[in-house]
Amino acid sequence: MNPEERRTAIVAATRAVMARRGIASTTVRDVAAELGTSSGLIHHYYASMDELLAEAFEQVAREDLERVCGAVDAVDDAIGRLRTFFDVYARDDDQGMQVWLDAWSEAARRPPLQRISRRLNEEWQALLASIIGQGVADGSMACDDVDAVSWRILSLLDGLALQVVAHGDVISIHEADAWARAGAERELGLPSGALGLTLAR
Amino acid sequence: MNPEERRTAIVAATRAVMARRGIASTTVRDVAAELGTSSGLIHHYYASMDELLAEAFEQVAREDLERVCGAVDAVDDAIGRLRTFFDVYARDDDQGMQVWLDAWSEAARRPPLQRISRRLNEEWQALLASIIGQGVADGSMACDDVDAVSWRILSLLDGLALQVVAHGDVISIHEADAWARAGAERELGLPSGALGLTLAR
DNA sequence: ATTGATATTGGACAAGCGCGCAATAGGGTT
DNA sequence: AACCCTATTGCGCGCTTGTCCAATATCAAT
Repeated sequence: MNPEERRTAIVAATRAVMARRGIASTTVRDVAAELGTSSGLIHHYYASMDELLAEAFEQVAREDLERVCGAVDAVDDAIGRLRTFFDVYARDDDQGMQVWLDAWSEAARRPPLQRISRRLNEEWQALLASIIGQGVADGSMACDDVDAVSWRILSLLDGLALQVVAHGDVISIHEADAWARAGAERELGLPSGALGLTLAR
Repeated sequence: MNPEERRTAIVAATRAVMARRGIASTTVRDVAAELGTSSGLIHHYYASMDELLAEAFEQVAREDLERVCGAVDAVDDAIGRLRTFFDVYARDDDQGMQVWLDAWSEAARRPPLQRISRRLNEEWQALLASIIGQGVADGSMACDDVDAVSWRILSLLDGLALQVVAHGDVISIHEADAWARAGAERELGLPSGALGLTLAR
């Protein structure tokens, strides 16, 4: 198999195992089994397991970000963009968020993972900040500290998603979604319901 | 040594190691070394490592909650209580929060840990809800959904603390604290600065 | 003083981990 | 047909983990 194909196949297998077992308990042997090859092969392409895990996580995280980014870019007005942000973000609360929880937990102990997690989080915040900045500029949103509000909305989303993923049904995905939208409306001086779920709009 | 004393000593040692290395990488041998005894002794008092970790985590988590609870109870008015909540909560962003990150990450895979984590989180939310409920009743706070707002404030705190602990200086503890207070003020219709850090008040 | 219960030791054990390495397989080049 | 490069194998090494167990230390009760 072509080296480049092989590398992408290895990362794909790693992503599959990661989604199933979490970052911390994804082993070389698991990935090899998923791939149907030997464990030695993985080390022929990746010097260390940390490196492989970091690359797989980065791919997952970046895809999610770019998916939301793309959807947001397809809308023009700031409020529509923010609404789209919530629409698309809500999807990955199921399994994808567990990987983020693992990454945050491991970050302080694994520098390569920390760099990626940190950079991606900053990009999420920057995306929010750009939407809000546009809204403030055109007068559709009220906000005197774009940076702080962006971090608050992102942290609110993370914190709510955390409850859903870690604690099962202590709050439902539906509640988390609705509450996050309501919180953002309040932060930006929007009327209640302005960021409500887009339905056949 | 008295069996009861020994058990508490073991849990104390476990808490010390947990704070230093995190839940996931706290080993029997680490605890034994911290305690200055053999590893076999731990299993004479605790059937499994999971059981010990769960008890140690519960103790840490419950102490934090009760510390905040006690400080809040010493104040009468709702706004003072909420301000005290933030004052006391801010303390454990240093090391104690890493343990929470670990617990959330492991919760979905370790039922005993999940039960404890979930129950404690619900109690944190209940504490916030009781403060806000009082504030709404006496007219000092404006809020039409106490439950949702309590979960939002708690999630905001968790999400901001997460950034501090996992990503180092992407945001500072000071910023996280100030932003969380500002977010709560906005949620409850309070004037800016109403929940500002208590200084020689 | 002797006994018995139990706290405590220290190491063995199997399982699982990342990693490295000598051997093999397979296909393109000469 | 001979060759070489490299993808791939399969196993083994060294280490760490939780758990268990026979042996020992300790001390109160008789």
